[in-house]
Amino acid sequence: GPTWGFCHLLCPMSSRYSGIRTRSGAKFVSVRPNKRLKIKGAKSSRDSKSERARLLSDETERKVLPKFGAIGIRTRRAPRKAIVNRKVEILEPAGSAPKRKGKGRKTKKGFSEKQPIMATGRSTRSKVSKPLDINLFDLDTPNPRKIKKKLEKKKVGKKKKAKRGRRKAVEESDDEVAPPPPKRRKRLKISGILENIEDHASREWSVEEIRALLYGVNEYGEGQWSKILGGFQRVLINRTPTDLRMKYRNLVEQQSRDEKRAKLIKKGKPKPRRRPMKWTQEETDLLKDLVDEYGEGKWVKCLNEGKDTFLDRKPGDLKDKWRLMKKKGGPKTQPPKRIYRLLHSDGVVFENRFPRDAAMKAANRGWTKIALLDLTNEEKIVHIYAGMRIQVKG
DNA sequence: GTTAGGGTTAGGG
DNA sequence: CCCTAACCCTAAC
Repeated sequence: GPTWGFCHLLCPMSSRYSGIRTRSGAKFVSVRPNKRLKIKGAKSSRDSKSERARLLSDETERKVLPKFGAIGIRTRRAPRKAIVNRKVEILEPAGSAPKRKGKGRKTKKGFSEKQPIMATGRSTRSKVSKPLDINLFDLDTPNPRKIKKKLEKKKVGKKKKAKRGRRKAVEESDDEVAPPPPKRRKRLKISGILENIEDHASREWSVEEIRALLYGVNEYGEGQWSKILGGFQRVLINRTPTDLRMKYRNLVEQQSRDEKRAKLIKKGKPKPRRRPMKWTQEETDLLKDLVDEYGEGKWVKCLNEGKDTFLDRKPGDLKDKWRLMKKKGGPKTQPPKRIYRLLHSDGVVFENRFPRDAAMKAANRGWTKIALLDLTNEEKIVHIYAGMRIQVKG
């Protein structure tokens, strides 16, 4: 049978990592074998990747881990990049395909005139969203503000060309062909063991997927996420109904934001920028203390705690200031200490700073199921199965 | 509603 | 004119 390596990718225990709903109803965080996992018979890394996919197929899953049901795998996160800025070749839909002329910006006129992308079916939400008037051929058109800026830039000159080039490389989603390694997101490292946390991160929606989603909503109706998933399963790989719902809502909201902004710009009233306000020493000191106390990324919390000291700041301002302080070799803080408590159904309990070590110990003792409780964030309970799989409870 | 990270701009040197 | 601190935008959750 297949050999399973020890997967020490651990759940980051953060709500931003959504789980995958499996057939059995269990909710798993994305599970992906450790990079070093060797697959028997695999010759290259690509082989090993498709082999992994095969191993993780439903059938194998049933054989190997019958009680867990199917487990989804997610691909690694693509670099975060606004879809509106992407330059992608979009496949024309059968029939009503408008031809693009030359290299200019894509025109607003497309098939969506005849076939507006809109919700037609019964919705699970109380309100059906306003028809989403997104022209699929226009997906790489920047929002109005950006168009305006770009026009201005063209006049000004080519000052920032170097910077542009750097962010040009956007990969197309390409299922089995190993993509070039995306730029990794920097994350707070809790320990070397958790380095690979980012491998759990979700995946940016490709234009094809968005198209499928919009077609799907048009065809099956908003709210029919499972049907859409079924209808476009070749495109919407490893997406859940919840993913679809959230993405669609995002698209709707994004459109309304863009419209608002376009109106303001038309009136010549773009949203004014706040006047830059120098950070005082008191603010900086307090921010350091607060981050020491709560760790990075708790900006609203920090802001509330320091509302008497902070001037007119927003959470993002704190984040930016902290980023700057770090960049300038400012105060170094330790990440908050995480302690993981492992519980066995027999009542055996022990704590360990390193979840992987804990899981290994548990595995060596023959535990097949343990609960892992992150004491720094008590409401999140994680299950590890056989040291390989992590299940988020709830 | 919040956050990360890329992007933009005001204003000082 | 250039640099960068402060601010903005967007996608994801």
